[in-house]
Amino acid sequence: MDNEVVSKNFIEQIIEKDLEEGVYETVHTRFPPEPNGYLHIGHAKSILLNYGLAKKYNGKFNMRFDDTNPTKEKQEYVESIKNDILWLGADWEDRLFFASDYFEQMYEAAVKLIKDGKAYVCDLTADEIREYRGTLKEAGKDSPFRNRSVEENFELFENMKNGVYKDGEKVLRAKIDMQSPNMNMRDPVIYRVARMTHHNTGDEWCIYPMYDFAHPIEDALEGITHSICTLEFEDHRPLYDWVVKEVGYENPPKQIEFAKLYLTNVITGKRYIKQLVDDGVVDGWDDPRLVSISALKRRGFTPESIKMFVELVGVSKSQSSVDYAMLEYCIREDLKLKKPRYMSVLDPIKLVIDNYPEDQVEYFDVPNNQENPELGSRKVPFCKELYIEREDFMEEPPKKYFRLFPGNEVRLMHSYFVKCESYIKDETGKVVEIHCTYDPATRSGSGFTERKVKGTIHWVPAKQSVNATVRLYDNIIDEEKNLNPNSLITMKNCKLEPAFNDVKPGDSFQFVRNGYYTVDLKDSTQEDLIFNRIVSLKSSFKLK
RNA sequence: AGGGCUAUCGCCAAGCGGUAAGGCACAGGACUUUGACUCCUGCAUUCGCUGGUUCGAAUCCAGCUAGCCCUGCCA
Repeated sequence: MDNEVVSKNFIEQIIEKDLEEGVYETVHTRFPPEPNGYLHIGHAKSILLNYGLAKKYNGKFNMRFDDTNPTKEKQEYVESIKNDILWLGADWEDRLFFASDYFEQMYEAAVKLIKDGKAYVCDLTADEIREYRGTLKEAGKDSPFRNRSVEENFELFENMKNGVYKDGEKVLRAKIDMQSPNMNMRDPVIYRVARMTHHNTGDEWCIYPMYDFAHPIEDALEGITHSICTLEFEDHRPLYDWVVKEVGYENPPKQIEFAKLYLTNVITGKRYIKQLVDDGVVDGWDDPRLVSISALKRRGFTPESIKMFVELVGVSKSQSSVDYAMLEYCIREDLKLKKPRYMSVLDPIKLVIDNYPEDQVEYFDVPNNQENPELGSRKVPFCKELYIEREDFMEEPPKKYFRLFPGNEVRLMHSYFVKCESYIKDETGKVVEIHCTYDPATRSGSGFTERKVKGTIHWVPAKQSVNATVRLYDNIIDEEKNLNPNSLITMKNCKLEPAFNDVKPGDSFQFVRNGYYTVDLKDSTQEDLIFNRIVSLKSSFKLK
């Protein structure tokens, strides 16, 4: 279709080499979130990367909940995560899995390790284990329980499983190397005792496997080939490989790490978002100021725009922070040709056409999107009294201002030329009404060419306008990582074209010269239309 | 006795020994019944630094520097 040369990212290079050398015959990826919160834009990168790779190489993509720690996990989160992934368009087909479904196999793997002398039950307390582990610069020392017999370990582990011990009383540890410079290899704990009701397995188990032990097993069991995760797990890869080897899987998966997505001046990260939600700083996980998937959706971002964004950003191993402007570019790009462009007046000021007949109404046929004729057209009523944008009029214009000011003539978009004759101020000095005259010869489409105007402004008929509330969103977070108090501005009594009488929550539009908006999914009612600004337009006119 | 990873334009990011892709942002200009869009044009003699190997180095080697990650019975 297009012949542009798209370079391959480093993961694609690894995959293609593996395929070429026959290391794997197919590609099988997965997205393995822990259901302990809502997904955000950073997860979208991982989801779309894993799903995209599977697609690209005709492989498979699994959905898997990594639910090995019941203390943090909730059913509410698994539902929201599934919804978000579906919305993004990643299709796991019939492959939806739970790590907790493998508890039996994990238990058996642990028993195998014990019987091979590769794991032991340790009675040290959490504090003692920490002490014995040593520090970043000093080697650790062996646990006094490290050399228990296979028989004793097996019996103790059975007891752990059967609920003989209290929470935290004993753990199962991999017997690797307390001297390793890699902390993860200093006899990591692989099973702990915890009496918690699990959202999936209930009270069936009182021992739960640790991530480092569970994850490679989950991958191997599902036939995953490329287990893609983020950079902080690089140090865990030796342990991943150790587990997969000692448990004895053939043709085991390989872990590949990539850099997380960070956005400039935006809080990503479940923990921070959760804090804002819990503190009541924002309305909830889908507050449009956030970059959770549900928030982006409510704000009006499309799955296509997020996919475009993720592809644009690329994949590498260098920690980086992507400019928010890139996300804005993607949503503009996606909506540009797809959505109709209606006129809206956010901050209205009345404009009266003195020489226009009192009760006359004309209907102009206006294309919904000049660049995309498929979106059709609509009739816009025009009459003596209109609203225009307050910033489209100035008493004393600066240089290069070519909108309305006393004596100046502009085009009212899709209708007539209009010339400002006078204006009225209230007692506070605020302009409340502008008076103009129009020239009937300049009617839109009439082919009038005798004179030109520099400016075209948008308008809305006063009587037939629709009232709406518009929310503007700006820089979500300041540099100190605090929520910017100006991140949300609510404008009431905005005036919209009559065409807005029929809109539904979720519909998106371009407001001529005011940006892209979507009707709020949650708060809008037929009486009270609320719009969220998705993104503003670029503007090259800057008032000094 | 520390280990692992990373470093190419303001921000992402290709590049894999043959003489610095692309995108975002930005700046000019053309067009315009949206100051948008579109269209041109410009934007790294240089790849964290210092040496070395080579006819030739962002790419190989050595040493340094900076940033990120690792001392959960979290994932």
